[in-house]
Amino acid sequence: MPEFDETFSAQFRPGSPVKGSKTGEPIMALFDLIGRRWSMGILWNLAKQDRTFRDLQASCDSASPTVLNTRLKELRAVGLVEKTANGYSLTTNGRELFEKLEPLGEWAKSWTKTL
Amino acid sequence: MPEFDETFSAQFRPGSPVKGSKTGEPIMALFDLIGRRWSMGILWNLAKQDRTFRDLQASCDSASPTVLNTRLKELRAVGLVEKTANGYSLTTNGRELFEKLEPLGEWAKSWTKTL
DNA sequence: GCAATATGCTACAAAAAATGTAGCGATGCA
DNA sequence: TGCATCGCTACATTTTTTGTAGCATATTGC
Repeated sequence: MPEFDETFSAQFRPGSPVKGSKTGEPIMALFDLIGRRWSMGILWNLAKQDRTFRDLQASCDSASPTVLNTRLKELRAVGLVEKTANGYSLTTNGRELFEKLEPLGEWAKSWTKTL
Repeated sequence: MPEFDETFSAQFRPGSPVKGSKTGEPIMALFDLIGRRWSMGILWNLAKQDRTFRDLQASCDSASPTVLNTRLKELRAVGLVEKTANGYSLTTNGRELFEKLEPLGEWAKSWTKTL
């Protein structure tokens, strides 16, 4: 498990109110985590296949290495992503979360047509 | 339909690459929209019941009125949320999206226990 | 071996987004 | 008519995200 440090977003630093939610509702805490730029994109792309840092960057609209690295640290800290010999991959937990996210893919397709 | 204006986040302003995704994948465009602070929280809370601006603010960890208003404009602009006589509510489309989001609630509960 | 290239990341400055707070106009109701 | 509440905007401050440069460590070609 990686160490927490000052590169984490404020709510994920040690001592922050449990996982960022003032109301204490788990769903709001989760939204706080994955509702950040690139978090869901990272999960989505890692689910399709393990990725190196570079691959991941390319598949995430060229997000800057700075955020990408921050997001990866956060996701690793909560046990959704892990670092492997040749890059990053989802943990069992991460894969579980992805399964809940997956239905959004189909929906998104029909949604963009309405715009 | 509300008018686009400079209070929108950069990718949602007129002329921006279709809905913010460089890769053009619908899912990334969706993530770009809902992966912003409070977007999912707003959808989640509106799904439970229609809300006034004030209620919504309270149910979203007291998000500042500034962002709340920006998010609501964005969500209205893409037809997920609508303004009613006494507040805000989800459109049919919004409700559809919520259904895809709903399974996250249960998952979040068990997830917080692992932290 | 050893330069050339690629990869994973950090530093740091600049831009953009979120926050907090004050306050204004409209509506409700006493 | 006076006072409270609501929905929202203005604006200054703080946090995040971005962009770019660059450095250390593999990896490749020769």
